[in-house]
Amino acid sequence: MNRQILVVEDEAPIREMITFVLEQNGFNAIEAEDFDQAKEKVVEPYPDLILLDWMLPGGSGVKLAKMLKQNEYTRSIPIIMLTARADEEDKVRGFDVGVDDYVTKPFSPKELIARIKAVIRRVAPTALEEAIEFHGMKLDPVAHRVSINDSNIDLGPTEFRLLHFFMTHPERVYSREQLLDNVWGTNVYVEDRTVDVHIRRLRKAITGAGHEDFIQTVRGSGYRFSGKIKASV
Amino acid sequence: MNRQILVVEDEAPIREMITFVLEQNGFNAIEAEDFDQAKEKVVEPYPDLILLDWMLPGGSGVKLAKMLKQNEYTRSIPIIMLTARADEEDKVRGFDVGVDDYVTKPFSPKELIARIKAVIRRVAPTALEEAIEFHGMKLDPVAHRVSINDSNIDLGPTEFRLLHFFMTHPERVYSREQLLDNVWGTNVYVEDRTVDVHIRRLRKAITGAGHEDFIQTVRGSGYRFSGKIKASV
DNA sequence: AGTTTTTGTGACAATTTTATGACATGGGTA
DNA sequence: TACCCATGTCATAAAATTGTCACAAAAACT
Repeated sequence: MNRQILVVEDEAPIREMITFVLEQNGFNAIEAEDFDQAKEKVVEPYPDLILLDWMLPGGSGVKLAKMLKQNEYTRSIPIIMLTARADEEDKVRGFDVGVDDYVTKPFSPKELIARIKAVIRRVAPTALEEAIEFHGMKLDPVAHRVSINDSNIDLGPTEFRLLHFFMTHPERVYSREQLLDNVWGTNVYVEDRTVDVHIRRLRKAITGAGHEDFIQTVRGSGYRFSGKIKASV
Repeated sequence: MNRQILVVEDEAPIREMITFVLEQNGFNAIEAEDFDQAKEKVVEPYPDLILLDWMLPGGSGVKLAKMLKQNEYTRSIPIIMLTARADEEDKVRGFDVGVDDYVTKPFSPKELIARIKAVIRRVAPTALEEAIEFHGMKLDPVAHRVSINDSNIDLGPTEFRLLHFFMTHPERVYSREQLLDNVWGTNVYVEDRTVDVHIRRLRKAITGAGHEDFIQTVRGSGYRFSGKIKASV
């Protein structure tokens, strides 16, 4: 299972060098040399990681990063930003956008590979495009459809994203704030309690379809999505 | 809840600058200027993050990093390595040791803070929270769940925190005051005896699930969490 | 044995946290 | 424009948690 890595870099020699190094190391490189090309390449099946040059003609890398990180489907693709040494400031701005790491040019091949591996290891990817099944409940991100035992249930966009997030992150408690960050997106000003309401709507849709409620309330902490738990008596 | 950050750096001006920046940004800095001092500072309560200079007198930073990363108790503390620009190779070696990130000198305060925050956000939540198992009782901080022989027992928030504290600090007696400090938080005005009540609730939940009581009363001193005790003869 | 000190327990009321129904808003569409 | 739907927010109901107390039980001490 080779990792697909999209290399967005306008300087051809550097781009080719990177591609070479990647393929030497068992990665699968896709190339793009500007904003528009990159946009075209970020489609299904999505790359597993993006190496993104900070300075791109016709639109900065940051702009692209921001765009990707705001899109529901591309948000979880890790991005490593390639920066020129000079401008420290840009690095920081890169972080604000949600970039996962950056590498300063010039960099050694070893360093690049080390960083890529580190990021991939860290981000723990779940392939976005694949249907997820969990205890008879199936969520198909492509068809944007949820079914329980082959009968469809319909959800609003937000409920869908919420369920999607939960299904890709089961067995783990998330606070309301974390859910807002992950499902609604960062820097969105919404009340904590709004999460409760959406949880309720989601629960209603699921249990209404005759399915067991897989969302557990963890008092004082948040909510958790998981399968049956043996209750203690 | 301020984060404790240990700054290990031999050059005083740099160290002080870092400390200043950290405290400006709401972090709590602890300083060390060499290997030995650093070793002394990495004790309970452990720092939340370590800024470690690559070049230290009397033992390199890498040596210290390696040591910390091999120790069971300090392994999960994120480390950011401070490196001199020149040697790219060292950076990579830093990664091999398990260092979580590095910053190349000279760096801007903004960048430093951004990296610290990124690392804490990234590393701390998962690394700090590995499941703890003790004689068939398992506590998973991530799932926020306690199970005994695979059947879940549910605890209130306070009982959960109390058990968590005990399981991370077994075989040691804690006075009621100490427990209040550690579980309830400092400067909280609560009666000593309240601890007794929570101990009882916790015991009830555990023994109620058919599990042996691992909390021992140490008369006149407090409570201790530990495995079976050999009866005295 | 009697007394004092310390801890265990059940009950309870106050407080905190969550569930739920209703409603207003705003975007999109016929 | 009128209508529909999704969404965020509130008010209120419901539920769970928590700190204390009073008293029982146990241990320590005279």
